[in-house]
Amino acid sequence: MSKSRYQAPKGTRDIMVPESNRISSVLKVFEDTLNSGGYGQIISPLFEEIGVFQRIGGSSEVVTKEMFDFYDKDPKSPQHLALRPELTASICRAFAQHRPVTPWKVWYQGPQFRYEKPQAGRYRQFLQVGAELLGTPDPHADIEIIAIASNFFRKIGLSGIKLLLNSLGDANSRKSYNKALVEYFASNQEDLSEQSQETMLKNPLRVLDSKRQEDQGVIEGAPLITDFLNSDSVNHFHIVQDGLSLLGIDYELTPRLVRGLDYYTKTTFEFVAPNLDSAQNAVGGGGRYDGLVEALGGPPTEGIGFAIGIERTLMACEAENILDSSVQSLEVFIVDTTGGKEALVLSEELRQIGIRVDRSFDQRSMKAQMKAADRSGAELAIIIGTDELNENQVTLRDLRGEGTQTVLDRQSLSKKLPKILEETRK
RNA sequence: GUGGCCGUAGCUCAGCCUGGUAGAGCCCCUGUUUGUGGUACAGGUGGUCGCGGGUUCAAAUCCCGUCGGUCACCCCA
Repeated sequence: MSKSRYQAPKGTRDIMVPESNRISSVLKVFEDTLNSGGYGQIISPLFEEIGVFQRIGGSSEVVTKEMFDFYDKDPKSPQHLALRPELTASICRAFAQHRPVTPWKVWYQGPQFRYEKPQAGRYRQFLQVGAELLGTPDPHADIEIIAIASNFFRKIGLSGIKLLLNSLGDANSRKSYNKALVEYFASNQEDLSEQSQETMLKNPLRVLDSKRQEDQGVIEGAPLITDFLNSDSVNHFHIVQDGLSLLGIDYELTPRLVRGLDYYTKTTFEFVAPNLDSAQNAVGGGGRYDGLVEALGGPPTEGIGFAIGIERTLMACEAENILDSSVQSLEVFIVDTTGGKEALVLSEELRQIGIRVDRSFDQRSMKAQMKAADRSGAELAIIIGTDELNENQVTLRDLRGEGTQTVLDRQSLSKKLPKILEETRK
């Protein structure tokens, strides 16, 4: 395509009609699910001081390379800002700033930005929904968060989503595990890929995440976090597992599940869509981040939450063939061959009483208008030609069935139309 | 950031290997139908072949660059 000089920036796109409808309906389901759990919506800024995001971890590429950042125009002390690459950090910043009463339960929805090379299910601007529960160490919070996320998937009709579960332990458990991992990887360094050797220095946990063939042998023999959890962490993890079983939520223990952001502690989880054959089959994920609020200058506060990628969720829906395009279709299409004034007045009259109606412009021929009426998906065509205009009448034509026509008094149309529409649906 | 493939009408694509100044289907518009859609038939609109440069008498076709898309790695939702 050549003629248009401008196009949507790399990794962004215009989401149009069938898909935009699907997105709104998915968002609606999410909103309902979260409201039913006592979570309130938070709408935070699309950008923050860059430091807010840098707190989430220096070994994460999301923070080191993938941020869209810029300076504002203040000539004296321009602020270094960044488009949000994720929302948990913003939420924790908001918590630290406002100190709400705990437990603080919020949900959010909106675009995030990551400067990455686009790929299937990966965009530079993408939509996430999520929820955070701040201010309690109670493992029941972990369970609730996971349950709510799986509720969401169930409600939109996805049945193949798998829940992967792990515990990274608290800071202490993690420290000793880290040590063991470093030792192990160091002694097997020559069998690791070059990349992984680098990763090892920055964040040994992340090496477990490598998909490189050459790393797999080493990874398989690596020590497991499970063996390094202290009693508090083990306890916490057991309660979470018991609770999930109690609620009938299936999960798969994945001791090597490591999430991308550095701030996670204890419970971590990921929702994957196995029937997505793309490399991006993680549709959502989350975990506990007990030190994050404090790192952002707030009081020591526990937190747990999840985020779900909408684009990937929709891809999963497509793979499961449950794409729902339940858009409210038009009820009436007005065909006016007398110049368009009637269509103008009548469409306004009907819209005011809540009927979904469209019309043609440009004074097109009756045939063309009928064609447009047909394609509009409307149930009824209201035809106004010179005959009707003179007689003060309108002709109703059924567009779904045989095309039966009835003539009606123009004056009584608004009153009778709702009932007539009801009849035609039978 | 690294690598593979791709970029021709609004959409899906053929043509490119073996250079000779553009094609199909769908969509859209008009007509067959002197007020009436959904089927059928006939006709029509629409493209500086992503952009820039090079080779050549001649480039959609070959070469280089660039932008965009896509897939994998990396990373992540």
